[in-house]
Formats: sequence, C-alpha cells, structure tokens
Amino acid sequence: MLDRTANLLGAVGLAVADRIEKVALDVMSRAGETPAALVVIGSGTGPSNDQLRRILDLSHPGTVRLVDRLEADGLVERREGKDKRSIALFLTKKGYAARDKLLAGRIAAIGSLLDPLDDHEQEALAALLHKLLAAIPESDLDKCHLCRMCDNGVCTDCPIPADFRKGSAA
Amino acid sequence: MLDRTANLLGAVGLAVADRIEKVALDVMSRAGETPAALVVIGSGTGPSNDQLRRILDLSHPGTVRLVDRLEADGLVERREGKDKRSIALFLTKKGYAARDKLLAGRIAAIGSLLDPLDDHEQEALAALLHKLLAAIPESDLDKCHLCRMCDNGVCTDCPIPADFRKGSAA
DNA sequence: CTAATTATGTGCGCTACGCACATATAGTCA
DNA sequence: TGACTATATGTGCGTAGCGCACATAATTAG
Repeated sequence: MLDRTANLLGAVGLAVADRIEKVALDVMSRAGETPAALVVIGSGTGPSNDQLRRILDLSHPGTVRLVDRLEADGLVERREGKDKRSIALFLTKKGYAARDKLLAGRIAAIGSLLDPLDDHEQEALAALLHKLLAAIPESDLDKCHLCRMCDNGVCTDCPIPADFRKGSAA
Repeated sequence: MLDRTANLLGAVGLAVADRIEKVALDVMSRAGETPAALVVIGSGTGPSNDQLRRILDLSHPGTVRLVDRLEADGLVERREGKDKRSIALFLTKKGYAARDKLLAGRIAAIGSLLDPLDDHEQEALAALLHKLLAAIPESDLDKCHLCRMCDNGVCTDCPIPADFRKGSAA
C-alpha cells in the first residue's frame, strides 16, 4: 500500500505547513515566501536579490517587493554589493530577533506534533526522513530551496553544502 | 535530539506542500484553499458554504468567493439546500474529473518522494505517521481540516468519522 | 567602444483573502 | 401573531503576495 503511505505523508505535510504558516503570521505578520526569505538572508553573508530569488523560486520582481516588505518592517537592510549594480542583503538586529523567534516557533510547533511518538520512534522517524530528504535535491539550488526554512543551529547533518550557505550560491 | 527530528519533519513538510501546490496549479490553475475545497466538496454530499468554511478554516466571505471561482471554472454547482437560505455544493462532471486528476497527481508527487525508501521502510514510515496523525485532531472539525486534501479511495484507516464526510458536519 | 549580459527597480494587473455591511430565512419567546 | 435573535449567504472594499512587461544602471565581450 504505497499510495496509503503517500496519503499519510500528504496529510502530515499539510499539517506541518499549516503550523509553520501560523507561526510566521504570529511572529512577523507575513506569509508566502517572506518568512523563508528572513531565514535564508540570516543564514547567508549578504546574498543578492538574485541569489535570494533563485533559492525561493520566485520571479525577480516578486523578490524585489518581498525585500521591500522586509525593509519596511525594519528586518532587512540593502547594502552595497560587490558590483555597484548588485545589492547585499543583511538582517538588522530586529531581523535577527524575528528570525530567532520564527525558527524557535517553527521547531516548537512541529515538535508538538511529535509528542505522541516516544524517543525511539522519533529517532526511527528522523532516520527515515533523513534518507528521504537526502535523495530529493538534484542541484545545490534544490538543496537551498528545500531547506529554506531550516534551522541551522539544529540541523546537524542537513544535506546542504556549507559554502552554499555562505552566499556563494549561483 | 528531538529538535533535529522536528527540523527534518519541517523540511519534508515543506517539500510535500510545495509539490501539492504545484500539482494543483497544473491541474486547475488555482492556489490557496481552492484545491482543498474541490476535494472536500467532492467527498461530501452537498455541503453548505458554511460547512465548507469551517473545514477549510477560511472566513465566510473568502469561502463565498472561493465557490464563485469554482463555479466560474465550471467545477462546482450551487444547488438549493434544505433551508431556502442555505445552498448545497456539488461537483460537476468536470469538477469530478479535476478532483480525480488532482488527487492522483498529489499521490504521484508525494509518492515520488518515497522512492528512496524500500517497502519495509515505507511501511515503518506509514506506521509512525499514522500514530502521529491520530493524535493531532481534537475535534471532528479538526479531523476534516487535517484531511482536507486526503484521497478517500486510498486512505483506508484515516481517523475521520464517516458520518462527517457525508455532510453532517456542524 | 558598441553590444550583449547581468542586476535591480517600476507600472500594472490578478488571485486569494479578510473586515464591515447588507439581505433573506429560520427559530424563539412574549 | 409579532418582534427579536440566530443562521446563512452574498457585496463593497481594501490588502498581501505574486508575475509579466518594461525601464534603468553597471559589467563584460567582441
């Protein structure tokens, strides 16, 4: 019954996504890819608009407006990039605080779903999920997209290359 | 490392939600709760606007406009409800076809994520997910919300009471 | 030194949604 | 019965998030 497993995973995925969205609305009153942008920018070292766009899989104008929103909220600063045409995105203090709250809330919300499982079951689940995740991404960009909401401080063996996280993403 | 498990589940949940959204855009060019509405209406026997609203967890006006969209797309019909004030929502033939395509595409998309796991691992995952899911919902409405995108033809032991699916939801 | 490429930003429209309000029907209580 | 509340749907209007077409500045290629 492989389809049954897929259906169960679909239900859990929906529950997880619902909870993440609620936390984001609570913490920063934003939806869509805006919360993920906060996480991505905070985990890099001054990514450009275009790098952010590719990770989030948004259109270019959509990303510009997204950064506008984060800037208006006082969470992100646009600084000069290496080129005079490009920009470098950095979180403000407020931005880092919001990011911390967002990631902590996300872990707490998802963690509450795991309560019915005992420690042994949670480890078994983690092993299965890790195997599943490791097989998904085909490119470095896919990896960044997949883990755009991940908490680096918690994810000890995430299949994302470290250099990518440092803003060297294409 | 419970937090690590939560983070992995968060990444998988995001991947699942992304894939479901893409399938919905492919099949019916709609996003948000509109695809879920198609599934819910098709699994009930003429639910009202208000019943739909509660299952989807939308505002009342949002649900009215959502049904407007489905009607404009030729997927849903508004018929007379028991009361002269209420309506009963039914799928058209085109609506049922779209629903079938949507659910099949959803199962296929999620199923492809499960490919790296062998049969034994998939069964182990299903058992864990089922235990996790069974503990989530607190009310019948929660159950309906949780499984608003579920494929009844595939979910043999979903924790949703059958009478709820028949439109008797409060 | 022009031409193509790269990177950002704008004008405009659309989808999905919520709030406040309007309207019609059903039930309740004097 | 009549008024008053609750229920159910629909509208006017605004907002968030996003994409397409276009505009502009800087860099690179020839």
